[in-house]
This record gives sequence, C-alpha cells and structure tokens, in this order.
Amino acid sequence: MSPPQLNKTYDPQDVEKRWGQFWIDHNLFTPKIEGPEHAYAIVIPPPNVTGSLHIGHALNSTLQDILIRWKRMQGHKTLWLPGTDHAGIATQNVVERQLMAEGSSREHIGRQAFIERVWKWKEQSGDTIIEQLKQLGASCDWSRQRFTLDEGLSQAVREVFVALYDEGLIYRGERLINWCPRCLTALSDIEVEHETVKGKLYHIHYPVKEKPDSFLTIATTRPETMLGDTAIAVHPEDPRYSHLIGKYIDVPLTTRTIPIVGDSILVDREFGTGAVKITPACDFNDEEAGKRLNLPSKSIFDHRAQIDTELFEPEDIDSDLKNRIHGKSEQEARKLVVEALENNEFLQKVEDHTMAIGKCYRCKTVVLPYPSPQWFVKIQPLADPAIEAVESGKIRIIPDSWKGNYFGWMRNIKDWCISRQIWWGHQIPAWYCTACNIDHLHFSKNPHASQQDQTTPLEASTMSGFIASDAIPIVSRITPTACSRCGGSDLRQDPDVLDTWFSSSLWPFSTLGWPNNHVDLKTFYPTATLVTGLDILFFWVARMIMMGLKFTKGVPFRDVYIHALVRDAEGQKMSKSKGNVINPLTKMQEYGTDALRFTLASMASPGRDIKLAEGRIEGYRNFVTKIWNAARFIALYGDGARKALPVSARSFADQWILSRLNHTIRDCTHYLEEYRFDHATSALYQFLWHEYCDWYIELVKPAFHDPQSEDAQSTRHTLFESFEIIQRLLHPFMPFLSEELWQAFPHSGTSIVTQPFPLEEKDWDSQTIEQDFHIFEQFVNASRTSRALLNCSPVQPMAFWGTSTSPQERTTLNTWKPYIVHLARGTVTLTETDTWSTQNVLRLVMGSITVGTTIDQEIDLQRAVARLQKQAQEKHKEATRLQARLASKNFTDKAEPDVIRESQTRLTALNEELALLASSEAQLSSILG
RNA sequence: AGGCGGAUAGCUCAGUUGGGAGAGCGCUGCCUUUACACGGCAGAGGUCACAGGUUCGAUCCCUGUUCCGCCUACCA
Repeated sequence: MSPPQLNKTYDPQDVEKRWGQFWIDHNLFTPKIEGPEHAYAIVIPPPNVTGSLHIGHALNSTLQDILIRWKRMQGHKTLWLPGTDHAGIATQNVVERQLMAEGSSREHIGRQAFIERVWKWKEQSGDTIIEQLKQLGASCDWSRQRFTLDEGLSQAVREVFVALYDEGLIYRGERLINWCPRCLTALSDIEVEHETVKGKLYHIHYPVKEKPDSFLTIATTRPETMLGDTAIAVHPEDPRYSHLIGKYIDVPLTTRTIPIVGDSILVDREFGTGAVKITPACDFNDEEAGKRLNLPSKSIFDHRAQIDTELFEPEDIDSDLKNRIHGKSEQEARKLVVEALENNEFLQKVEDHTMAIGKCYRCKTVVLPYPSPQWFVKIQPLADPAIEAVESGKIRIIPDSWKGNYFGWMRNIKDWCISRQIWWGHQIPAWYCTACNIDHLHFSKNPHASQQDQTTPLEASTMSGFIASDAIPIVSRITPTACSRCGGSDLRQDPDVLDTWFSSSLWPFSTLGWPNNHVDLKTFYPTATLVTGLDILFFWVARMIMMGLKFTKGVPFRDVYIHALVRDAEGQKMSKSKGNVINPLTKMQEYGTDALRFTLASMASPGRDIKLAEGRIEGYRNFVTKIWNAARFIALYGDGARKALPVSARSFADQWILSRLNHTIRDCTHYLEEYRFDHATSALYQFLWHEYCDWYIELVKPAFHDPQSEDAQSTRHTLFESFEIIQRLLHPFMPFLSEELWQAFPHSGTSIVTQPFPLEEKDWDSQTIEQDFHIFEQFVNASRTSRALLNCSPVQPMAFWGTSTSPQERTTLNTWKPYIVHLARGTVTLTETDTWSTQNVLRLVMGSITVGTTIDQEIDLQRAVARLQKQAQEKHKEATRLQARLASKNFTDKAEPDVIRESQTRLTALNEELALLASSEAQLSSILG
C-alpha cells in the first residue's frame, strides 16, 4: 500500500461525518457476547429526553468514551449502553407549553390524549441528544438504546414497586411534603434547592390567657402562618417561661386559644425570644413537634400556595381580614397579617434575618411544605447495605474524598417521596375498589375545579390527594380486574406517577433485561464503572446502589468515577440567564470534536471544578493540526522501501523514539487505570509534540534528504511503525483524527476502533540511549542559544566547538555528531577547550557540556554576558545552600545517606559548572576589553 | 450552623514514601529554514494565601487565621 496523499489542512467536519457514519454502518460498537474475554460495561447516565448536549454531557460522555474505546481496544467484551430518561416534570412542561400556545391544556384534552401527545413529541424530538452524542463520537452500542418508559424497563419498575410494597418498604401516608405550587406536584427532599436570602424576623406578642396585659413574644420569619398555629412552645428548662407551660394563649387576629407547651427539641433558647409558635401544617419541624405533642394541624394554604379561608374554622379569624386575605399568595398574605398585627399593637419589632428558602429545582418556584397523602419508600433498610458496600470497598468511589459526602447523606437519609401529581411517567400500580373505599375516594372534589373546564372527564382530573391516606390499595404486577375483598369490578388506578429517579435507580440492570434472566444481564452485570458528576450522587448513584443491592444481590457497578462540574473561565456556573453557556456543539464546529474532547479530558483533574477557557480548546486544536502535519511529513517521505531491523540495529534516533514511545504507552495505560485523564492527555501531548515532532522528525530528515543514506529504509520503517502505534494510543482520546490517519496509512483491518491498544515492548526501553540523548540535547540547545545571543539566523552556518567534563559524554557526543551537525547547522569540532580559538569565542555551558562559537560580527555581547552571569548567580545560590546543608552536623547525622551522597554529587557538579561559567565569562570579558 | 474541597507564574492548572518549583495558554525577541505561522527557536516571569508547630530540612505533615467554591442543614 502506497503512502497517502493528505490534504494540506485537516478538515474535522468532513472527517467526523465520514467516520461517525462508518462506525455505525459497520456495527463496531456492538459487543460479541460469546467468547472468553472479560466483559467491561458502562451504562450511560441517561440524559433527559428533553435535553440537548451541554458541556457537562460533553465532559461526562468524553470520559466514558475514552474508557470504553480503551477497554474495547484491549480486547474486552465492551458495552456502553446508551439511553434517555423520560424526565417526568420537564417533559410534561414542554408539551404543556405547546398546548398552551394552541390555547389548550392537558386538562382540556384529558390524560390519555395528553400522554399520546407526549409520546408523539418524544418520537419527533426525543433523540436530539442521542444524535448529538453520536456527533461527539460516543461509541455506544446504539442497538441497545433504552428509554425509561420502554416496556422492559416499565416491567422492572412495576416488579420493584410491588416487591417493595409487599415487603412494607413502600407505603402510602399523609404528611408534609415539599410541594411545588407551579408544577403542582410533590417533590422529594433533594429536588428542593436551598437558597440563602435576606428575610425578616418578626417578633409578635401573643396575649397570655387569663393574665391581662401579659404577653409571650415569639419570633417568626413567616408571620402569616400564625393563622394555622396550634401551640406555642418554650424550652421546659427556660426559667423565663417554664412556669407558663400548661397555660393557654390567644392567637392574635383570631378567636383561637392554644396551649403553651414545653419542647426541648424544637426550641433553641438562644434564638429569637426563646418562644416559638408551632404550625404543624406549614413547617417540617413543627409537624414533628406536633406529632410529639399530639397537636392538631391546621392547613391554611391551598395547592397553589394561596391562603384558602375555606380551610379555617368558621368565625376563627377576624372577618375583615378573612375576606381580604382569601386567595392571597404568601407574600401578599404576609403584608396583610403584619399590617393587622401592627394596627393592633401585637408587633414588637422586625429584624433583618438571613435564612434559607427552598425552591423547586426545575422551575425555581418557592416550595410549599404541604400536607398531603403520598407514596414513600422506607429508605433506611435499603440504605444500610448501600453504606456497607462502599465501606467495605465492594464499590469504590473515585476520588475517594467524596465518600464522606456519600456516607453523610446515607446515614441521615429520610424516606423518599416517590409519587408525583403529573401524568407523564410510570403510573403507580395501585388500584382502589370504589365499593370498599366508598368513604375514602373523593373523586368529585376536584381541587382544580376553579381553574378547569367543568366538563373535564372525571378520570382525567382526579388527584391522588383526594384518595384518603387510609384508602386500601390493591398493588399488583398485572392490572387487576376484580377486588379481592368484595369482588367488585369498579377499580380505579392511582392517578399519580412515580418519580423519574425511581426508574433511573434501576437503570444498570433494567436496561440489561432484568427482571428477566437475559443474557446481557449475565454477561455485563455488574457493570464496571459509573461515570457521573457530583450533582447526581444522591439523586441517582446512591439510589442505584440501594436498588441494585436489593434486587440483584450484587453491586450495580464496581467503580464510581465522579468528575468535575464545568464552569466558565471565571469559575461561574454556566446558566442561560447569565449568558455564559459554552455550547459544545458550537465548539466542535469551530475547533473540531477531537480538540474539544482532548481539552475536556486534559482538564479532568480529580476534586476540582473545570474552568473552561476557550483558549484551551484552541490550544488543543493546534495540537490536532500539529499531528496532522506530522502525518503529512511521514506521508511525504514514506514513499520508498522499508526495512524492519532489530531495535539494536536501528539508528540512534530510532532507538531513542522507540524508548520514549514505550514510556508513553506505559504512562498512558497507567494513568487510564487510575482515571487520571489529565495526566494521560498531558503525557500524549508532551511526547507527541515535544519529543516526536520537535526532535524525532527533525532527526530523521537527513536520512531522507540523502539519497545515499544507509538508514533511510530502516528509519522509514520506524517512522511508520511508531506512527501507527501513536494513532492507536491516541484513538480513545481523538477517535476521528486517529481513524482518518489509520485508514490513510497502510493498515489491515476494518477500523482502528477494534485494533489492539498498544502494549509495551520491553526491549524498546533503553536507558543508555535516553541518557545519551540528554547530552546531545544539551549540546544542541547550547548551540541554539548561541545563535540567538549572536543574532545569527537559523539557516546561517556556524562553526561550533564542543566538549564535556566527562570522558564518557565526550564519547557520546562523538557518536551523535552527525545529528549535532544537522541540528546545530554548521561545523562541529569536538576537542578539548585548550585547542579552541582563544579569540572571539563565546562559550556557553549546559551542565557538564561546553559549546563554543566564533563571534565573527559586530554584535552586542552584553546579552551573552548577562546570561552567563545570571546562570552563575543561580548556580552559586544553590551551591551555597548545599554547602551550608552539608556543613551542618545536624544534617550529616540525621539525613538519609542517599540524600547526603546526592547533595555531595550535586555540589561537585555545581562547582564544576561554576568554574566553566567563570572561565567563559572571563573569556568574553576579555573580548569586550 | 456543620461538612468537604481549593488558594502554586499574568490566566487555567499539575506537583506523595518531605531534600534541586513544572506544563499549557498568554507575554517578549528573533525567524517564512519545503510537515506545520493553528509554526520554529530563544527568553522573561513564582516570599508555593497568612501565622505558628513538627523536622537536620516543609509547596508537601499538624494547628490556627483569611478568602473563594460546593454540599448538607430544623435555629423558628
């Protein structure tokens, strides 16, 4: 096969399109199930079906793809299983917005039609992010793509739900939950984001019953909730108040009298006034206290977070206030209440107060603690084994430092609210017999009645909130047709759907065919590695571990690699509203996908966020171009016979680059094993640019320029051989460029995708050659510095002398002389300094090497003098330090012998260098007069 | 409030059995020398946040402080 013709410039877009399609056409990402090889599987963190590729996905997917391509090349049965999740609330929002634009609504068209509509949307737009992942080069097995609402995955969801219910680990109960009054659904604790805000602390006088003119003053941040107060609490050991416990108090603005109770858990004596109102229906802590103290709970808000006076007892509050406050939002209600308190002189003072409020993580609406019946997972029995799995090392979390976070959360975990009052998702497999639950189902009380078309079909508008918490559900894997208690056939399914994360928690095994005994499950489970961002450690990772352990009797994955979050160059979180979003697709177009991938991998240092500056992508684009141009060079001189010689028979340059390449293979493999993507990319960059291109390619040129060269055939072989290995080494990081080159150069096989990852060749290592190279490199560098100091152009031939203080190095210089002549450009005389010209010679020192040049033109030698002086100064400083150290008895008594010897050796070398530098400077000074 | 992480060159970051401080980008100077100006060559640039401690010796280990970030959280 003849060497390729490569275009002058690399066109990433063309290349990416071609090979992206080629890989898919040739089914290269689908593993072969049979065979003895080890399996290596990763399940993708399923992006939202509504999503489009953002930079976090790009990082996450790049890292997974590097691992997967690497393992695939190493010969494992490699599966990267892709897919999306149905993202209940987000997806429903998308379609609801469409309906709104059409002047319709989901309530208007009804549940079934709405769900059909969402499916239609999914068919049309749901694969956006999948297509974008393909563009990124993600080598997923697309034939196994999954969606959380697929039939198989839904079967898994139902199986898990029923099994947990039967075991008592799923239950339905009424309590305060986080309610988003915009999404109109319950949220789990971790779907609430806490934000610090500047609020007010209101001090309010509550008159003590039967003690006129006596007040108990409480402090609150939410004065409007006093309308739902059912007690006032003080600390039982607080001398200021303890005598009041058992007495009663009048709630201002109402006709209600409530008890004063003692509670040491709720009350912090130091905070506020030391007295706190209890509103069990409005606050999680108050709810707890209410349960402890057997207090009633009085709701005041409706599901839209508006005051609903219908919930109040008749004549309970001032009728004027009652009329004005009905239907008001929290903020408006607060204003009215504060005003009324002020007018009646109940308000003592208002202080500034910093506090945290909860917001819906999807829509940022302030979340309302809202009492309602919901489904929960009893979590502690699931969490305990999940803690153990990480403690015992059955699952590794990388970097290790996140383990603390994991344990902290798992040990304080609370029951998981899994029901959502939306329509898009897995509807809860629970049915209610209308006959048995006649008093517990209130389908007619439609809480949306005021908002909705009254003609809405009954079924569509029911909410789980109107199925009382004591209704008896029939929980079943298959849809029941008759009530097992009474035989009744009028069964209504619970209208709620499950939290999307419930189905996601089954992802590692539901996607592989569980609960059926699928061959994929047997082959690829447990998966090897899970790659994800910290933000979903709790949402997803922890829950997968719990569910995996519970239902598969094994861990879902062995390693969890947690990568950084990508921020902008200033370290700000990227957000649409800030306008600092970096769109990966745009960057892929501008710089090429390989450049973006390499950039992201290079910045993936553990435990640190990525501040992505555009300049970095540009830098790696340049790297891609550099490799391309190296390829062009090789192609240009590749035409001709190639001869494979044993390594020891090859040229010095060949031996050197093979030794360096071997190091790079070793390093790169090692770093990948450690998930050090940053080190792996930097090893590749350093080797390819600064060793392969800067030195090796320069060193082989003479062989090709000289038609008589004896080395040409062997060197040509080494050049091709090494470059082919480089392509394979590079492939996991730069799949497109490496494939383009691999296909262009002589090869056998379908694609680089399934070629073996480079292995070390032990006999390529040569410490001797590398040491020799170092001496040679110093000589060349000295000659180049001379050129720069003397203002000589790179092409102008110059005469150099050179030697070393070491006889061995003098031999080395002699054997490498042809290379020195080539790179120094000029004549090179290797003799002792006393034979050199004594006039007009600039002598530079690099370690043990001295290189001399004649000065044959009028130039400013001050720069040269300055350089020598500076070098001498630095060396002198170091020598002084070493001398002091060696003179110290403390050091010689206590330090390791190795360290002492090393210091002595170093000092000797420094002194030799200093002598050379002094001599050079003296010589130069004499020229200057 | 608690927990975790970070602070090293102008910028972004590496730097583990404690002993000579590094890379990329940017910057300065020279160079179009037929792989590459998205380039080559040569350079400049750092009290390793601050204060103590341990040690013969600390960017590294320990304690405290400051600043930044993140997570968790019931101080109304």
